[in-house]
Amino acid sequence: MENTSKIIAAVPLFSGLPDEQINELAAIAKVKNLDRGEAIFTEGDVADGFYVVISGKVKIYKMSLEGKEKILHIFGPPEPFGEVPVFTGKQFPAHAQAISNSRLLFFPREAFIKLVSENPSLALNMLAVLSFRLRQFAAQIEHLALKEVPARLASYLALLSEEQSNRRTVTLSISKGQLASLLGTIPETLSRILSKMVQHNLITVNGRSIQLDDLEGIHALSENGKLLDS
Amino acid sequence: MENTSKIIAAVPLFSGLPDEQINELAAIAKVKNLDRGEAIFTEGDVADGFYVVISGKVKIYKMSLEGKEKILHIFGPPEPFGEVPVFTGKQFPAHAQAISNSRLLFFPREAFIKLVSENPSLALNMLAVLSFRLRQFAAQIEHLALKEVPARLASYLALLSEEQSNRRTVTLSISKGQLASLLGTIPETLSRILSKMVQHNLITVNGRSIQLDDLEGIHALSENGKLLDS
DNA sequence: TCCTTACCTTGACTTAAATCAAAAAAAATG
DNA sequence: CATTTTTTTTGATTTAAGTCAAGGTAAGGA
Repeated sequence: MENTSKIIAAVPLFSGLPDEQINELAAIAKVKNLDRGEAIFTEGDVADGFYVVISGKVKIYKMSLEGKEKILHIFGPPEPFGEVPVFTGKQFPAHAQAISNSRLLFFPREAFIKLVSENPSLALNMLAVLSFRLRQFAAQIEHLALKEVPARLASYLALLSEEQSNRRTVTLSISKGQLASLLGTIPETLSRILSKMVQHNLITVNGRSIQLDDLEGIHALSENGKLLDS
Repeated sequence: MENTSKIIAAVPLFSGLPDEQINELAAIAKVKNLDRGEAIFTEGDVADGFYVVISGKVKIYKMSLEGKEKILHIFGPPEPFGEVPVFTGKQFPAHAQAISNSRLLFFPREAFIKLVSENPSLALNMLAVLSFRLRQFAAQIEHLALKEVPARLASYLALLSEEQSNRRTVTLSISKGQLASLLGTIPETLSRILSKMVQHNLITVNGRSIQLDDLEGIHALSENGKLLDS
């Protein structure tokens, strides 16, 4: 319990809350351990609560009619997911699966709503988190709709570099096939674009590790999105 | 003031709130009247509050580098918009413009946040609204990423029919050019797909009014998205 | 280490949709 | 009602990216 409180206090979603509320949250939270590949919930399941990633990685995805998987999001610590249907009181709109061995916190719906309705500051935190998420989604739409695949890939690499403390060499936490799905394309196309980027001396690829040789060029590509043949 | 209270009470965002809070909201709200084409805010503006549409229509859009406008959303009464940056405390992430003469309510940020932090039920309402919005966005991404233009158009028509109380003839509230942008395509393509749908006896088009002759077929198209040439 | 399985790459081809250009239709303006 | 202006349609062409098919590479298990 003591342990759980410490973990919860470190989650941005709950940052700035008084100890008392952290403890109340800890009291209702349940720890879940998952193996790589294990399903967390399935599209259509009634949402009985939401999750926070403590360690590992989780993917949120949809299946198309042809059976192809389209990844909407990948969450790592300390991000929450599945919060949306908790407030609309509906089913989960997509599937969630652990893509590496993971440890999650689960917050049951009823108990959590009770806490929120008694704690305006928790409610405001939740509002900020949802708002932020909304913004991310809008950015994603913008990318899918306004930009072509090379630009999306370039943005993703730039984002990864930021996340991994501006290193010049970033490491993919997912397979290239999964990355293709996340970028709204297919492995073949991703592969071709990566090799074009190598030809243009923008990057050097080595398995899952990608060296960003020309950050400036990568940023330019993420904006104007043109990558000529050679 | 009395007037404003009544309007506010009818907005779903504020439904179920006690009279007292409705009056407090009315006290901080400002009415704004806009002409067709007038700008409401611009991408990058500091978000000093959010809006609720009382009458008319508002479009939320982004500009691409080539100067093409990409519509993200169209809001009519009684929908709120611009709430997101109010909670993240940032700038507006897109442009907003009235597409017909409109009347809006404006809620200033500081005063509204104060109200929310004092009223858990208002906070829960906001959470539900944001969650719902998030869900819509996710659905939009799903459409843009997973389906082709004919399927997106078919879904849109089916949605319109629902919104307009399941009439067999729906009326577009925006020009076809704007609809194309909303669907993530261009006028030429939209025009071609519309005529294909006519050829397939799915619809009959008459300016902005579209008769849905084969609802079943339209639903099928929105799912599997194939529309053969003839 | 070998072998099986999953992942990644390359090539030839197809296709949906964008672009360019121009005409036709509809709507707004004087 | 004539005439601009905007919106919509049609046609020819290009292009980005998907599909199909086949190798290649890397990785995990026996």
